[in-house]
Amino acid sequence: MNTTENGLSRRERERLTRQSAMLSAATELFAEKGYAGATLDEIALRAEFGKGTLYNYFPGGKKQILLAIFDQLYDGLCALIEDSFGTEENEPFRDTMEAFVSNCFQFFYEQFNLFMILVKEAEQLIFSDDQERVAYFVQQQNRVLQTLAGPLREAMNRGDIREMPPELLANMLFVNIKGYQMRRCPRNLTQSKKPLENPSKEQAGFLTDFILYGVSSDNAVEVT
Amino acid sequence: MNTTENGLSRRERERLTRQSAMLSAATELFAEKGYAGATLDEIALRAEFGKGTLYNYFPGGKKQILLAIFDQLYDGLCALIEDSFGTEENEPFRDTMEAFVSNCFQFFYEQFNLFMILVKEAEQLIFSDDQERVAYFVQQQNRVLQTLAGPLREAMNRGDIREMPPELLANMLFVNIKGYQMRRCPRNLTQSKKPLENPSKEQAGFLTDFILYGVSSDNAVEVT
DNA sequence: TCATATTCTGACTGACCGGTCACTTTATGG
DNA sequence: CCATAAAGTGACCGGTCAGTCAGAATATGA
Repeated sequence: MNTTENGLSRRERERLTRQSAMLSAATELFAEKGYAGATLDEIALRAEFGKGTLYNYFPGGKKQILLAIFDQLYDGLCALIEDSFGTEENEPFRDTMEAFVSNCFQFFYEQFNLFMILVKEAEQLIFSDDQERVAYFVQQQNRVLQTLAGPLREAMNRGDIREMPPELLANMLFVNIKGYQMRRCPRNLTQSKKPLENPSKEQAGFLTDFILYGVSSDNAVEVT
Repeated sequence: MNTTENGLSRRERERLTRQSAMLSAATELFAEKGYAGATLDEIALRAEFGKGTLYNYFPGGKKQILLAIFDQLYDGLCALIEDSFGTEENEPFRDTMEAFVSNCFQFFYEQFNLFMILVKEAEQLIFSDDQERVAYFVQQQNRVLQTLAGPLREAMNRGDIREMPPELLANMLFVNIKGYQMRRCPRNLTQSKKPLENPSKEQAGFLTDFILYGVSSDNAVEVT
């Protein structure tokens, strides 16, 4: 049983590859039809496995598949945050913020299926009455919020933004980014090939100004 | 067949009363378990009618019941907007805005079940592949957004807020109000009797400042 | 090559649920 | 009081689907 440099045997690597294929199929279908609307038969069919095989890889069944997808999503968001705020070398805070917003747009553009699943299923899960499910979600969501809250707290210390609970601000940032992103999705068709326009710098700039300076004209900034 | 001053016979009034009871039961159950999780048997049981009777009042079945609930929600929101922006007699715009935000909080507090249904089901419906359903939703949502866009456009003309597409701003307002409201819901239990704290003036003030002035400390306002 | 272990498979099952309809109950009004 | 109409009812039906499992296929390694 030889192992490669990453410490995985061929069997283990193949296993991961297959698991990943199943997750891809499930992600597509959940995004298209929603969690309740997609069936395990469809997922198995699209992944080119028998339905029973899904249970070798996800003994917890449909629920576990959904949670695995959300794991990917939250991992991606945390990485994105660290990437956006990681290497700021005294650049103006507005630029950092705009870069973060822009990266989020880009992420949701590239991972549009994950975005759809987030939009369609997250609240359903958060307010479910399955305690275990709720606990998982609160924990995952806090992980992301805390990751974002760190850089925000630093910005407050530097005086770039007003004092407020950083988790609250982190939450409001996501709310705004998600909400603005949703507006850009075509309402009628999920089938259209590229459902999101490629995110433009202009839109990231608008949202950044909205968040940093609000909509009042009292203290208008460099708005055109 | 005598009629009362509102033009409805006793039969018609009773019919409306019963329909309303069914909607109440359905609203509770959809809020608790979500649309997919609630069953017509439960709804009929809670409304104290036979299942078949539901179909006398809602020939379209489960879907029609959900749409009727959303009708109530959107009607309520439109009324709330008109109420909030209707009688402004040269009061400072920030006060008007705070009143609106506060009214929204109050509305969602009193109609918490409607808020839950909105949060859990709206996106599912908007991105459904049932064209008819989508069309209904786009139309209803636009009705609310347009109602709000009117006063916002006036505020722009008066110079109270920056120039931007009023529908966009209307959308961002709802996104922020909904997002802030969600934060105040207890994560773990939908069962707790009063799930939302009674909305406080302080919170409406915070969100109003957030929207009007943003979070930058460059042009900080009267923040404590 | 073959015995054994592992993995894959899809027909099957049992539970569930939206919707129907023949029948019962209630209301109407002559 | 009764004949007729209207409204209410819940057992039933057909379809769906998550999850199971006995057996097939494949991999392992002696």
